[in-house]
Amino acid sequence: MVHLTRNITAAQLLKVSEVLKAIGHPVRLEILELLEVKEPLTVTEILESLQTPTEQSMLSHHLIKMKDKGILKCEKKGLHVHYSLVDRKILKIFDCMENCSIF
Amino acid sequence: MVHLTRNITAAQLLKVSEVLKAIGHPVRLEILELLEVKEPLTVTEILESLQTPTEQSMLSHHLIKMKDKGILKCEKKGLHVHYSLVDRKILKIFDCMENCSIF
DNA sequence: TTTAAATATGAATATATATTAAAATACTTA
DNA sequence: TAAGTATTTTAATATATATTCATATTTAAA
Repeated sequence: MVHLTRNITAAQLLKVSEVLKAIGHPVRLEILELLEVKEPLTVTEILESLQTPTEQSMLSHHLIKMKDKGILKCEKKGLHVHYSLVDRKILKIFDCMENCSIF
Repeated sequence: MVHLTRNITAAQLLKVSEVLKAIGHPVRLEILELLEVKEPLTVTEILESLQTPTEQSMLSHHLIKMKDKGILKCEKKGLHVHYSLVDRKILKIFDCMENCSIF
């Protein structure tokens, strides 16, 4: 019987899994990649910058999902909504993946 | 129009998203947590060590999914199958999540 | 004050993933 | 070689997530 050292609770594991799922989508990852370079970005700017052709409505769904999970935040300024990262340390995910030779 | 610095290809983003989805499940995260402490572990050992009550068959599904995505590897020794991490650097995910105050 | 632009919402559908249960396989030992 | 244990496989079903499309909302500008 193995004894855990980190001792992460079931609730915490659930939270982590939700965040990973929220990030685990090619378009959502690309959104993070864009926000790494420039922050904040409006929905329109993100839409224009995405490599993957994406419908405006789909993009909105993606952004809201990441906002709901506490990864993104937004601020409305006139017609535009400016999205930014809640915590840039989330970008370490890319380094983590790269270090594991996942890409 | 934002220009990406990391320049991750669409195929790489897809691969990363698949790995994140493979990890993004509370039980699968707990399996990683167990393997951080002791490696390799047999299916039986994992089954007995999991906090979350899990069916043996369900555990097998989880293990195979992570193996398929290149996160785990296994070796059969007699009756038992020994699972271990392909790259322990994947465990940095936990640090990444903790640093972002996700738990 | 109507129109246009930017974004969000909601509902319907499609697709993917998780779960369960039963059976199959593989190896070990009696 | 029969029986038992460990694990995988398969198929059925349940649930969750993604996608699409049409419409709503908000704000700004003509």
